[in-house]
Amino acid sequence: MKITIFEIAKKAGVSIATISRAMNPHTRGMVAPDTLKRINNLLTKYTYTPNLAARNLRQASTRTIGVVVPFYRDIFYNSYYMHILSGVSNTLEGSGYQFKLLALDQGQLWDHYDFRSGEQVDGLIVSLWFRFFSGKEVLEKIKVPTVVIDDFEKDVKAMFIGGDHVSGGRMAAEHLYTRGHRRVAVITGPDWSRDCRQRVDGFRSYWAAQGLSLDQDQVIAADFLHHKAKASFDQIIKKDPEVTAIFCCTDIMAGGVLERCQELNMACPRDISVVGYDDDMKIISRFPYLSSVHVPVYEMAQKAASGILEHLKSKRNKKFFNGTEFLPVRLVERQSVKTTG
Amino acid sequence: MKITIFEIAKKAGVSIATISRAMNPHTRGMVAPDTLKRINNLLTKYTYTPNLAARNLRQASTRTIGVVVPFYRDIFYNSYYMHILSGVSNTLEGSGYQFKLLALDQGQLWDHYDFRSGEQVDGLIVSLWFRFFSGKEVLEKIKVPTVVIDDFEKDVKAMFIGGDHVSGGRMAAEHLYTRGHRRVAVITGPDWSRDCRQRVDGFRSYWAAQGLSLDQDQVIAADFLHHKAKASFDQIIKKDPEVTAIFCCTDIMAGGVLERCQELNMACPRDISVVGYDDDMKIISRFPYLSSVHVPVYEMAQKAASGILEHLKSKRNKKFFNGTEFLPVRLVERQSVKTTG
DNA sequence: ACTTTAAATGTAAACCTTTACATTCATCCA
DNA sequence: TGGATGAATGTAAAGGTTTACATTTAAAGT
Repeated sequence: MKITIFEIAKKAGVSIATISRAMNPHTRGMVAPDTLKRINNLLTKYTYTPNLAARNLRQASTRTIGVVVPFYRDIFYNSYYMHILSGVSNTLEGSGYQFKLLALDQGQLWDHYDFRSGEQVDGLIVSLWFRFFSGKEVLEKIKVPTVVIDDFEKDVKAMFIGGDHVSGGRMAAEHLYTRGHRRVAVITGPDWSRDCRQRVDGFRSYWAAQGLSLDQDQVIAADFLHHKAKASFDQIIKKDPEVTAIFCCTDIMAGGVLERCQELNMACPRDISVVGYDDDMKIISRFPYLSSVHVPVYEMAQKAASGILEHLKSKRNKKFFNGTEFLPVRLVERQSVKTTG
Repeated sequence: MKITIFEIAKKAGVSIATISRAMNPHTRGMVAPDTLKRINNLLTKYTYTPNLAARNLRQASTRTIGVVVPFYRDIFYNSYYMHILSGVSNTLEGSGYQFKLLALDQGQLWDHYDFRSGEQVDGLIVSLWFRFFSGKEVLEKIKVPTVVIDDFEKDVKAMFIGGDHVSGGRMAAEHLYTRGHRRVAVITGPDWSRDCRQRVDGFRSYWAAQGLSLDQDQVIAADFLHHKAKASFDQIIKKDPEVTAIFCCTDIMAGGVLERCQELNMACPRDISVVGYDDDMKIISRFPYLSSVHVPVYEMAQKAASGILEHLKSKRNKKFFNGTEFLPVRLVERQSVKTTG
């Protein structure tokens, strides 16, 4: 039988209202100093815990922020989500808010989250979701303040946070250009990936600014897949054996290229230079020399969490933030690019 | 203004009790088929979500299982916890239970969890905790069914799950012995690590069974640290340049050894054979050839979650499970051990 | 001394469900 | 026909907080 506020009140010789006031920071000032001390002693003595369900019910708030990620078996092994969780968790630490991970199958967001079992949260951080979903349709149904990471949608009440991938692509291009590379190829992701399109666009714009062209046949789509990247590499050197550098739009694909290099007894950067994207620790730990464009996922998650927090603490009296924010990326130079020609 | 059960009841022309019965699987049978259909239509039409706080309050249950892990900034980057989260998450999927991650500073377990903010859960999975804590003291205060992973305590009402590390150590020894290795060294963790003691014990017992001895100066403690393992390797080959194999009690430390090998222009397994422990993907991805003893952390977490689930569903009418369970480990053979002699 | 003001505490409603118990109504059996 | 049975639904209490509003008490101002 769990001890309730009534027992404490009885023992302290006061009413439950006073106990409640003594427990909550914003009302603590109302209670007389010695009463407060007496109550605090009892609270620790009986290790009393206010019933969260009752509190939540009364306050119509769960003090919980949901983090929605697409569900797949190995979700927790993906470093992208590690950064997200880590950033959210650290930002929420000490704020009085918890986070709850909602790893949902595609199609379940609405059914599962809001209807079927009715998990409830005060705010939502959604990441990499629209690949599976009409973002607009889903977001319009969500009633709590929402931050979307790495996806975008127009005319919807939510905050959007992403990386500045156009600049990222440009950085990769600049890095290769200033080291003398002129014959290059790009391995990109699937067509639907906005991020990859931006990366390639950035690369191309820099290239164009130098008076060079990046033709369509120098850009190969490898669907984010390791093995397709390996095949793409074969394709690239077959078409142009003189190619000196490859820009890969994700480190996963860069990893495929590097592995294939080893198989072909080629060395990076001796025989071919490579720039990756994401600064993915899983790949970097295997190829510690890979230069890559770092995406501040951790900071994005921090920003998402603090944005929601701020909004919730502002008593909801202003309408929820709109707009999008692009955080700067940066190139981490290691040793996979050789200075040439 | 969120829609409540009253609105639905009004629209359906029935009482709230009937709505509630229609919503809950175990009472659904009581309501007449056409009433049920009418109600269901309204539920979907208004995307009604029962208020979880009210439900939890009434049922005195949160349908949430807490996963307690020691907090540190990079908690989410540790593959050990990835396996835990993944195993728990997958087991709970579809059970109606959620999990909540409680990453707590050492010292906070009781203060934070049960007193200060009063998170509440129906059950608890605690992992790698006793390093910081008197397990007994903490467990006695916890009132919900608890499973402890990778730690043990006598005479406490909880279930304990771990890996069979004595066998693991034995496997490592057998692997080296049957490939001809006789001059070996062991790099172990700090003294307080029960797991490491067991691993060494297992190794030693196999070695003894072959009539060989493993003296104290062949076993070096490197505190789980990469750089200490590197130093230990120097120490080992200085003392006995003829050593042919090293058993490292964690892959982290094996990683240190392998890195030091590279620095010294030695090759594994050409010049030295290494067996690791944990099958830690972070290390394996960097040294894909490392043979290592795999610990079924994922399965341990599954077992923990399903144990609690089972107990909770059994209506709490039997006392909570006691006892400990050791899951079998297995050696994953790769290419870091050479056949010799 | 009497009124005002402020500080401290108390009272009771509200938050939204679930469920034990009560009620209604139709059916069936003697 | 009358009473028992069972199915479907309703009524109302309970669960543990927070908080608007009411009350008490003491201090201050006139």
